[in-house]
Amino acid sequence: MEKTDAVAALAALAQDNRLDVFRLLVRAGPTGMPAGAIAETLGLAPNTLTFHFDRLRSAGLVSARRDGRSIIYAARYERMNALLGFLTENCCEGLSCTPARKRTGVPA
Amino acid sequence: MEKTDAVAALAALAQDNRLDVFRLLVRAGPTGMPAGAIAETLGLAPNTLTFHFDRLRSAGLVSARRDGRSIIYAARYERMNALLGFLTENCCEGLSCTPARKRTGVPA
DNA sequence: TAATTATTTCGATACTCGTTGAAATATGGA
DNA sequence: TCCATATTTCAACGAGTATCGAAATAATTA
Repeated sequence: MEKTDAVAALAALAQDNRLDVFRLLVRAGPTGMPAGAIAETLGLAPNTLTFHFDRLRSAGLVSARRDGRSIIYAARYERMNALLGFLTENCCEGLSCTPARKRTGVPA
Repeated sequence: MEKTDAVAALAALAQDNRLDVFRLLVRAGPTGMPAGAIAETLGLAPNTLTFHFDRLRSAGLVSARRDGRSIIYAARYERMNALLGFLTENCCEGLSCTPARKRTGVPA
């Protein structure tokens, strides 16, 4: 991942509502969630949400596909991991950065 | 780490010059670097740099101490790792998030 | 004390951001 | 076709951001 992409991804996540949206999508799994359900869950206006989706999408953090009248948004895990990779790559270059990254999940 | 802190840290890193500053400090090691040297290395005006230091510092990502006339800034690795922890914690909750986090560094 | 060096503070400016309300577009059903 | 549902587009607004130049502050040296 390039520095430009990292800045874009960081900026996309650096906002309350967007971080909520992304976390919700991450928990929703690969299937994703329709925009309306996200709006209702988080109590956000649909047009506001569109604005945030655009940010997340152009940062490559979420994908969108149409299903009937709904548009389903889903987290792009690879991108998230690329960001983490970039950050750790530039963090722990032979230094005592004490990773201590706890892994509670089930790696694929 | 709280969500508020995560947003603050992400916002602090989500800017070209600040990301440069932080990466430089991370590579400089625990000893840190004087503000002037950072300014020269990155080609930034000292007052602009002060602005960015403030952001990084109030996000808890760097520390500052005085040494003579210079002020030495240093990366706070724990904070960086807390952020990574927060992101992975909220990322891989039993999902196929394919971590693939390569570890090139030397963990403490 | 006066001059020098290192960094910060202040005021101003152009720009971007997040939100809102109203209107537009797309899809599916009667 | 007409209507309802789902989402996006558009224009506008207040608030915050990144940068600059000039002046102020802190620490060292002559």
